[in-house]
Amino acid sequence: MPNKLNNNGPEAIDIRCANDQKISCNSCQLNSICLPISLHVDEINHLDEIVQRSKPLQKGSYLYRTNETFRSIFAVRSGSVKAISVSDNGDEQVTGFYLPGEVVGLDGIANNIYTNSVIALETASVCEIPFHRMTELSARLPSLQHHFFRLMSQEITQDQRIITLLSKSNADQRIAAFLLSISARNRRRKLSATAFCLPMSRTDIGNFLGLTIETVSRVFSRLQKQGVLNVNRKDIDIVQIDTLRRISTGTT
Amino acid sequence: MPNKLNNNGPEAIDIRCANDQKISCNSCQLNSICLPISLHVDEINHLDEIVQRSKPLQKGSYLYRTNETFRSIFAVRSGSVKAISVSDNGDEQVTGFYLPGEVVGLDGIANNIYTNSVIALETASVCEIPFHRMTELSARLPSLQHHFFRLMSQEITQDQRIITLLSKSNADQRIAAFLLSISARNRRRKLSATAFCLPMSRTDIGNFLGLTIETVSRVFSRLQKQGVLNVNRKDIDIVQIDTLRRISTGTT
DNA sequence: CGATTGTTTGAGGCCAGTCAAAGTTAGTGG
DNA sequence: CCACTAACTTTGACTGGCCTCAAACAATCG
Repeated sequence: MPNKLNNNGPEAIDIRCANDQKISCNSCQLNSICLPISLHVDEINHLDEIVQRSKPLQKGSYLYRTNETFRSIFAVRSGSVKAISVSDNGDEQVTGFYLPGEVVGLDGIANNIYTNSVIALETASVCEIPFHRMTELSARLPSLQHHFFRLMSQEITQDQRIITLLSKSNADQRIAAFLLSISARNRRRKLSATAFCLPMSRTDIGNFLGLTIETVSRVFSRLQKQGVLNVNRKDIDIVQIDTLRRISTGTT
Repeated sequence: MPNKLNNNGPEAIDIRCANDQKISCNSCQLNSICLPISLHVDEINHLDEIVQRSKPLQKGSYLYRTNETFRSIFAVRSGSVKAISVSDNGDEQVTGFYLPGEVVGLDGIANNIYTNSVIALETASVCEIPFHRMTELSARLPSLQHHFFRLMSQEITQDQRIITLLSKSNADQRIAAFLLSISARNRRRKLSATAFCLPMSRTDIGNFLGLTIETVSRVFSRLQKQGVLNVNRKDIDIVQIDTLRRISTGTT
């Protein structure tokens, strides 16, 4: 039952694909992002057999929760999700946003339980990849094994970029870098790199970037006043992307 | 040629082992940290054959540098190292400290070049594990493959803990959490969890925690005045570890 | 329509950064 | 052995950027 979704363009196609059992990794528009270029067609077919496509997640619903037993990793197929980790004293930290083609759940491997919870920011669909079947297949397909090592390494380098951001950058630089990250990931998905709709709230952005929502809002207003951005609620239009780059690197 | 090293206890033993070609992963005191418990003795022997043990790194020397071609991951055998990442605008971020039994180099897998540089904080020795040989072996030894997935997942969850720390905690909490982290890792190595010598400078600590050296120094002084710590240059003696835990969680 | 949630804007305070200087340690060479 | 230097650490006074508190505004939904 295809339900109405608040998405724009390619997302709609993805949702239809997710509900179509005949769809495969081979025909997926996202496979250049999600899968290694080095996998051959027949290797992808093997992978395809173990991938499970489930019905869309509604906004706000959990893909998995902290401390649940780890069984699968998930590739976002449409929509978007956030990962949050809850610390001892109870407050939440958004550790990442995941857009179509990106993979979540890698945190669960370490101790066989997920350390994060993952929540849909909007209606989203995912491809579920049972971990034990993936590892079995990896032993037979060296390029698949290598791909998953690379995926995990990418998550590490990405997290370390965020560490640097939080450790060294002021509010303007964090927001600029954040917008540029979304922009670049949209470009990779053949979407506009300058005009897009943020799927997450100001609260999520602030939480992720270690800022209060007031500060996030103030920086957006300031950048708009400076003519760098046009902001209308969640719609972002990057007017001067080079200026944004200079801001993000602190090059005044 | 065994050279004089400024280390205390177990380190000295490790160094001698590193120079002794007869030493193996099976006899290594650190294998409970470095290797998976699930590996059988004969499996460890296979791994042992591909591990290369090189002569100690001198303090301040590089294990590898940013943008060098990725070939190997490394297990710290004695001493300690720091990983730093250099951002576009040139300044450095310490992304982690690695103590004996811990593994560095996982950042290099993603793009076949190291994104970080790794530098010895003191005289240190490492076990080099050529990545392509490790992956070959992993395809034949499922528990080894699983172990490396776990290692990488641990690095991810560790980095995400640091993200939370930088995003949510004040200076006191950061220092407390940092000391507790070192303490726990010492305990795992059967060393004192309350009395130890920090291998890194105040500058490194501040860089890692997103604080200035002045703030680091002030927090140390304050904690000492409060009777929580005894600090003498790099020697730390945790007097009230429960108080330190309460500080780290923000439980006033 | 009211209620709720999310966003924007303003005023004031505080924590950590900046600047500055003194104290301490380690290393070097005479 | 000591004088000297360089590097590191500590402490103080001051500043500023972001947080806190508060209130108005906007959007969404039943």
